[in-house]
Amino acid sequence: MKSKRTHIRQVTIRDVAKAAKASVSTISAALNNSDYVSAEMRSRIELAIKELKYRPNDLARGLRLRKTHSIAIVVPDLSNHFYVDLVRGAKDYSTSANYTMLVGDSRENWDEERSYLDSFHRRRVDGVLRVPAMNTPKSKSSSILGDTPVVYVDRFPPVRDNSVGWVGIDNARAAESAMRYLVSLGHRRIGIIVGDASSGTSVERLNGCIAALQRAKIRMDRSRIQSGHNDVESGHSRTMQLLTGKDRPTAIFCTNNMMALGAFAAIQEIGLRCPEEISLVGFDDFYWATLLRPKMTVVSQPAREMGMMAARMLIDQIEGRPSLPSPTLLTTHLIVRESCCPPQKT
Amino acid sequence: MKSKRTHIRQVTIRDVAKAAKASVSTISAALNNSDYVSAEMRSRIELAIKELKYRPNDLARGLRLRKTHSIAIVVPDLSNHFYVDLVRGAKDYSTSANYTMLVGDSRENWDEERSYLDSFHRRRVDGVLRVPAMNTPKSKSSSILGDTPVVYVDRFPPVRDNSVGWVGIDNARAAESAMRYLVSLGHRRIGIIVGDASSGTSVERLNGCIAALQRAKIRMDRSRIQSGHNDVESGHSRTMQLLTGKDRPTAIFCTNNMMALGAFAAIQEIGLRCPEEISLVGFDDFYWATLLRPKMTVVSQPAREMGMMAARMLIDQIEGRPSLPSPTLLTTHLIVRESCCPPQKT
DNA sequence: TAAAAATACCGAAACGTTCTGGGATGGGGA
DNA sequence: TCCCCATCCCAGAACGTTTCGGTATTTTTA
Repeated sequence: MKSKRTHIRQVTIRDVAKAAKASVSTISAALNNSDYVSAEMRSRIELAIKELKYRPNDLARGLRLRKTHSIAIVVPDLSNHFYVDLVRGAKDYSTSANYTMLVGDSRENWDEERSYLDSFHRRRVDGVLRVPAMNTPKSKSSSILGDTPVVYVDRFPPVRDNSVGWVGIDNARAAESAMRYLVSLGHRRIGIIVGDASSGTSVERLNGCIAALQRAKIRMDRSRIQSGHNDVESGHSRTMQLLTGKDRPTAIFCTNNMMALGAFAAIQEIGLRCPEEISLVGFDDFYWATLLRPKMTVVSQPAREMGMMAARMLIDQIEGRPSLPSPTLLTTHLIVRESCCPPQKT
Repeated sequence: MKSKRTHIRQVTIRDVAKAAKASVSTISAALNNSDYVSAEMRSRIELAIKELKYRPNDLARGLRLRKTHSIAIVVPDLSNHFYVDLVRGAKDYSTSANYTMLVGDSRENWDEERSYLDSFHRRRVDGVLRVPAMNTPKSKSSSILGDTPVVYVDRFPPVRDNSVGWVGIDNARAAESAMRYLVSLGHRRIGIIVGDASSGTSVERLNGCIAALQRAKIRMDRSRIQSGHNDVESGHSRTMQLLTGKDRPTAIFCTNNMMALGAFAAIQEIGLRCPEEISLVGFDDFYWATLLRPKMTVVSQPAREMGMMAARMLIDQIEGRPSLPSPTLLTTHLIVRESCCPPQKT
């Protein structure tokens, strides 16, 4: 007498078939409401489904279909409000296109990102949206996903040809606009805190800054250009360096919101009055930017739209439709609030 | 001559078997590094895997195993830093326990939450962590997940028996501590902005407030108790009401960080000096609470630990181990900063 | 009125894994 | 010498879907 291990059998399409006195294939046809199935049969099936509390198994479905109707997105920092907006945009677009979306938060760490990508690939998502972590090695990243379609958002793809999807902003232009604004206020000694040089985004933003300075015929001082890691901590320390050195700048521009926050904290700590003694412009808007005193002026990116566009590009690509051109660049806006004013006379 | 539709065949375990001159079952054994498989065979297999870039298909695996080694979490608001910390805690615990974790962001909306739960269930996650949206109907929520194990975090489970897992804080005590602090400073007219009454959490926090008042023998004024929706907007409007009425309170306590932010904004807008003219204490710490002027004093919850504990409870339950008692309540701390002081003499 | 076409359904073979119940080989103990 | 056991491997049946081809049955067409 073998004690047969009693599994808690889940209810399957076969049970529904039995209950509705129909064949498995008919149930399937009814579920994917296509094919011929009579109204009467359909209602019998619906009844059975309700009675048995049947829920289709997407594992089996995906296996058979070789398609999961889902995409994934991995972002570097969910505590950065910019990325949660981006994620929400992507999610909204994909549900509107009948895809579900999985999200990964790499915390700016390549190992975490890799493990997300791997897990997504094993789950056979149909495509992935990716804003790569800062310390992603240039080469390796490609192989891990097999030939799953990828589109990059916000940050650059590892290789810069235009066959690989990318949606972002014109970084140089955005940075330039911020710098032009500071220059127009009369600033000449401007500190710049830029993200890691390994990121194309940061490089472009820096280039924009430099271009603006050159155009204004302002001598560029290398010591006023600091590079951080896109987090609060490094924004803080770099600002400290800038402000405690001699010949201190009259304005600071941070190319990312986390670093701007760090800069803000450092300024308060040192006890400098902002904007009178030091002007500050940040990057990326966030909903509580207006709670700070002074309210921070920032160059803002359309995070939500970026997410939507990227999802759209990806899904079009998955379904073999012609899609947006790559790169698609969205426009940024300088939002002037209270953290800048003309430099004090000395 | 039929043109056979040429699928882009993914590389499967069978291909590996062929390449390594072994049987499918041996490959499987090697992959799940168990059973007997000789060192030589193992290396042949590893070689083949690398050459073919084989990645196992988790759909097939999960289907066969009837187990996906994954859990899901759905939180009501990822733009609330509290929840991203909680998510990160849960994620860290589950990867340490060899589970992957999917995350859903319901935006405080039951329909979104339901659709997440459904999608997770169809994906056959092994369990779900849930902090239900505010407008979740009391009854319905249970059926949707079938008999997938669930543990609740932060907010109450719909039915309050102790058989269903829950990890949170002692809400009454936490609220009471904040109120006691305000009372000890000398405040007697204290405005309270509490979350939606449909949430057990909010009710408990309110009860804590009331208890504190009674204990201090302060007459409770119903008009000073406002209820919002745990978002910035409602915190703002409720504060406006409180501060523009007559007999304005000398202190305000918000039972959630979003509403505290709204209150903060309202105070600034009205032009009241904080803390001199109005003291404010919020709930949940956030990393930029110290960037506000004045720095906000809050009662802080151990978000990350809550996530870890909850994940642990869930996974223990999934694997049939005895687990933490339910509810498990973690301890909160009042973090005194600068947004409170004794009430001004009038 | 016979043939053709439309309608409603069904059987069985995949999809890519894991796992059970073996089979073959070889060495050692009685 | 025979048998047993350890070691290494394999065939084939699931897991829960979809879909291709086919079979009745009814309706339309000529």
